[in-house]
Amino acid sequence: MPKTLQISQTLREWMDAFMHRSMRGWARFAKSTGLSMAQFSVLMQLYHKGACGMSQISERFDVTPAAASQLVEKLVQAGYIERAEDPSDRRAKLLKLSPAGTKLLEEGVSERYRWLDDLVRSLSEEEQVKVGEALEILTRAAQKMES
Amino acid sequence: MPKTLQISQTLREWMDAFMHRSMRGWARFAKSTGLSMAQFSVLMQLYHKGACGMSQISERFDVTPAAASQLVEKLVQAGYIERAEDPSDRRAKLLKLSPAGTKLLEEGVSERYRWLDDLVRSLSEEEQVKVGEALEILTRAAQKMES
DNA sequence: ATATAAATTTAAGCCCGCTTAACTAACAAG
DNA sequence: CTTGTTAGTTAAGCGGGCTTAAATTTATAT
Repeated sequence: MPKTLQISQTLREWMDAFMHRSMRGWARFAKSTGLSMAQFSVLMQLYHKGACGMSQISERFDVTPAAASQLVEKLVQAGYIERAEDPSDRRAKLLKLSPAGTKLLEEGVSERYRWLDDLVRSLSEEEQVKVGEALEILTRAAQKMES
Repeated sequence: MPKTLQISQTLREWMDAFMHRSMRGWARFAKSTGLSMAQFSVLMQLYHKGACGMSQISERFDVTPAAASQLVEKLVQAGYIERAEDPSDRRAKLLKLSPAGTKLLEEGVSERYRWLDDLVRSLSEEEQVKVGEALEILTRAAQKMES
């Protein structure tokens, strides 16, 4: 069998295992905070892509503006999001994570990825170098595929 | 800065990027089939872990038996799951994917991972070898961490 | 100025998944 | 055989997220 196929297969398995672990952890964390997956996703979006307007939420999650508004409302009530008027266009809102929101996510992310850190730390010096190289290759290739 | 930390960071970023892409694809596919995420997850469970009883569904998803029963009922109605009596214990049911269910998931999985295959195929011979090695290292380390 | 478009919000209603509680059927043990 | 336990189902009700439709406010263009 061709080597390419075998690597593809191994990569799939690795990613699958990672997905399962990560998803379970993610769901458990969201549940422990009393947030729904949808609410959590909005916070994550804000965390990774920074402040934005209501319309951006609506577009990114492929829901109506009404749905986005209601979703955000609850997170504002809960104190995780600050909703301010956009000075450059007073129709629009500026949504950003509150300090409490940021704190929440950082705890969640670190919890979710702790095992990855442990994994890397369990590798020998030499293994770490190899893994680092491979990641660089994959990341570069992925970037190239975007265009 | 220590190399270990930097690799850890790169690995996180790679996994994050993968998660986002995969999740979006997964959600889109589930939506296109008219299934909810929860329903899709049950099918995936059956696909990866094979046939099981109602109680196993209930345990794995951490919901009441009632919820599991209702969830499965819809999938039986939709023709994706076959629900039979367990011959060894007539109280219990044996849940397994129907041919239609298997077909559905295999299409979904292949769609979800096509870009990964493309990614691997875009690498040079030498790069593929390096990536293959690294994956082997990671997989072995992950297995060791399970115990 | 006035008409149109855009960014939200609110309200009403639907579907979904979850829970509790009550029920049926089958096994297990005295 | 009776009692208790286990597997699953059904019904009622709750809350969440989504949609459509209508309203509000602000920007834009003629």
